[in-house]
Amino acid sequence: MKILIVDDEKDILEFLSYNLEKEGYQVSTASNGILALGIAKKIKPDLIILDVMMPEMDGISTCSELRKMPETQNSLILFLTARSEEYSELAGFNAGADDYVTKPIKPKLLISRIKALLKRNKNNEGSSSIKIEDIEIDKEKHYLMYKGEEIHLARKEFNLLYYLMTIPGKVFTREEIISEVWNDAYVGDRTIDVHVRKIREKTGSNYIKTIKGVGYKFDI
Amino acid sequence: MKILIVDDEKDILEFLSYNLEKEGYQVSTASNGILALGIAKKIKPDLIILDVMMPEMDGISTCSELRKMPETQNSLILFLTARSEEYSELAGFNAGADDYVTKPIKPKLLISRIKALLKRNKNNEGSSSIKIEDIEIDKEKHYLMYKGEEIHLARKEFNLLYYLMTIPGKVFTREEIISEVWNDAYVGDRTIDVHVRKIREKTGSNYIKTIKGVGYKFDI
DNA sequence: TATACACATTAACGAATTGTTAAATTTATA
DNA sequence: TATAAATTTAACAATTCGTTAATGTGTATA
Repeated sequence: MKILIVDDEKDILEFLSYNLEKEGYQVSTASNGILALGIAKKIKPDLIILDVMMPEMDGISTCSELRKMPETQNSLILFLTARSEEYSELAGFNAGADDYVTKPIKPKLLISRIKALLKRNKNNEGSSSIKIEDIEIDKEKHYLMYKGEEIHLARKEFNLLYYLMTIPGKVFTREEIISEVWNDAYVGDRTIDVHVRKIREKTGSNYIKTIKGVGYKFDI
Repeated sequence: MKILIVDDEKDILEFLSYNLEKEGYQVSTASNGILALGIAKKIKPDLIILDVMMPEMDGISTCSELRKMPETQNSLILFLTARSEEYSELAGFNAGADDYVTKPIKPKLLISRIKALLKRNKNNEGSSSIKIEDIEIDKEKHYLMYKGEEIHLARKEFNLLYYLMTIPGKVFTREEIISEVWNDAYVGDRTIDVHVRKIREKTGSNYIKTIKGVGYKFDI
């Protein structure tokens, strides 16, 4: 796990580096926002720790810039704020922060936060493409490849299949499926069945399994 | 989603209730820690918002107690702390808090935190898999592996076996089984027998032991 | 050993759930 | 706007599940 720390105070950089390296993270540092952008572009850190108050380019601007770069679009960003900087919390979240920790920094607390963040992210991470054996699906491209040939699915069908494939093997209840694929709209249960049927028909596969009374799951 | 708010200041209870109910949460309140324990036991809230500073029983003690009760073992706990109470962060996390928010409370920020918490929890909740020797059961996947082959159990059968396996060796009374697997519906005792039989038949195993006059247990 | 008693087994039936089809409605697109 | 495509609904068929009741079996105890 690569972490980039950005702070204008050398003491803090060293202090954090020491503590995080001790935990086994691969740490890089930058002393201002501009530098940080360049370094982040190169090393693609999993987590970026940003001090809010910095000369030249503050943490929030840096964060906004980082969110624009494809290399760090999905990196985690954690802010360090002084207790007095009340404004920064909301501004930070708006700029795309994932969490923040207030100074003075307590290493134990910081590390527990970092672990929680990285763990949380592990589940959500991933480009939009999922490939399992002979089936590959890419959400961004709205692209489905099955046994070497491309298959077109309508939007709902596609979203449904994609959702099931996000956690292969897990049984999703109808409730879960409706809340995710249909955004809580009121649709009947048959609607799901019909879409499942169409997916099975179009792909000629039976990867979507029915668990009666429970829901559906994607499974090879 | 049920939220329990615990604070000794009535103003805060009302303020938070108003804002959270507006978001569609089902809100309960308690004005001290002792009351909170009782209420939490009953309503099993998904999230408990605890003020750190309270008379009689402070938030941290309350949190510790909540973590001991099975009903709230897995509830999310969010602390409200005054900015000056620096000590409370770490103590809170140690007592089993999931997050904290500092006063003065900004509703927008609080709600974004709550949403993040609840969402995060949804994903991480319950490693639902139990593996004992040659038998493995995964609730989330509705998946049962026995001696290297997958066996399909119907919903009730599956839930029953899973329930027994949650505490291997423990004898569950018929009463306990009915209240857990059948959600207190009125079913006769024979119903359980029949399901046990079907499980034994389908798995070809005898891991479910009968304890005459007491109940059933899962045991190798 | 006799006899309760608790549990096991089986089969049958009703209930619940899902699959399928077609038609109606909505949405996207030329 | 006309047309096709996608989505949803409704009706009914097919399937699976859950429960009960009847009967059988084993076991502890008088």
